[in-house]
Amino acid sequence: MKVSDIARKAEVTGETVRHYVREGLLAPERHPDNGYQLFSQQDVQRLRFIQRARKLGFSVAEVRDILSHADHGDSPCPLVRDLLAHRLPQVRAQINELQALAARMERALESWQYMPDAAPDGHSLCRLIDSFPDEQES
Amino acid sequence: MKVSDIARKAEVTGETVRHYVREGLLAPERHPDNGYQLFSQQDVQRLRFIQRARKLGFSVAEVRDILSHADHGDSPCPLVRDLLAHRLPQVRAQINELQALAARMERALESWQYMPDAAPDGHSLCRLIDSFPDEQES
DNA sequence: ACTTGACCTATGGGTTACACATAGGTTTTA
DNA sequence: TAAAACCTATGTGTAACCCATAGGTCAAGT
Repeated sequence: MKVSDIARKAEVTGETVRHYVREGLLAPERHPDNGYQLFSQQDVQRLRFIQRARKLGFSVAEVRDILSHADHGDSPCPLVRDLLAHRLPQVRAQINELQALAARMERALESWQYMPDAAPDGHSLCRLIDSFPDEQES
Repeated sequence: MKVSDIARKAEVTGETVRHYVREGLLAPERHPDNGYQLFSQQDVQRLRFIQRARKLGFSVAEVRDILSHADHGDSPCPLVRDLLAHRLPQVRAQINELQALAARMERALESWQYMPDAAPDGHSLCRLIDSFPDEQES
């Protein structure tokens, strides 16, 4: 099957398929005559695996490592677990950051309901932002 | 004052300062002899404003637009409010996505405590990931 | 006076995971 | 048989910087 066929089966774009091939996550055969990439049913499974892994937060490079382990007959599971245990706190931290951001945005929108749309006066560009606290850790 | 001076005063890196200059958010004078960038006290205020705006979730391009309005004497406040009101739902959506991701990761780590580190067997690459549901909307 | 270290300049490449545009070859279908 | 639909490889763009390079400048210590 060709690029667009496997793309449809795994519900990704053809560009994504080509990207994974370029990155070495997929290694399709080539049609000897026209150089077209030929994907097997195994490749469909593999591509779906990639998508599931991506949804679990693995980067493309990490998925390549995981697949590489599996291709060598090694169990990638310990690696997978390490990566996941390592990334989970980062995801949690990012959630906290975004929640703090959302809180700042909400606070700003709220407080601005009682503020005028003043033109910049040389001392302040826009009080809406000017009046926001400067120092705060993410 | 020079790049590293203003950088220190606003607690950013020199690279960040140069980046904003390249992007047109800061337009320092130039020392006629050596071409060094010369920043004023106003530029410090401006840079702090930029940082506050960034912390409120505005992109660098958006901040440039805001500053451009202010530089023309127009009140940027309506623009600021629009941008913020527009971005807030996106931030909330991103939080939801990440929370769903964290939940998937937690669920995976949890369920894998009872699963063996099997080597790939041709049918499954890593059950930890293989067994994860395929179809679910973000 | 001179060297050293800290700073400056401009330029270009790297990061992430693709999307998109280009130019041209191939296959399928009407 | 010609057009539509698909393929190829290559290169560029995205966001917001960071880092490396090569070379000029400045302040301070010997």
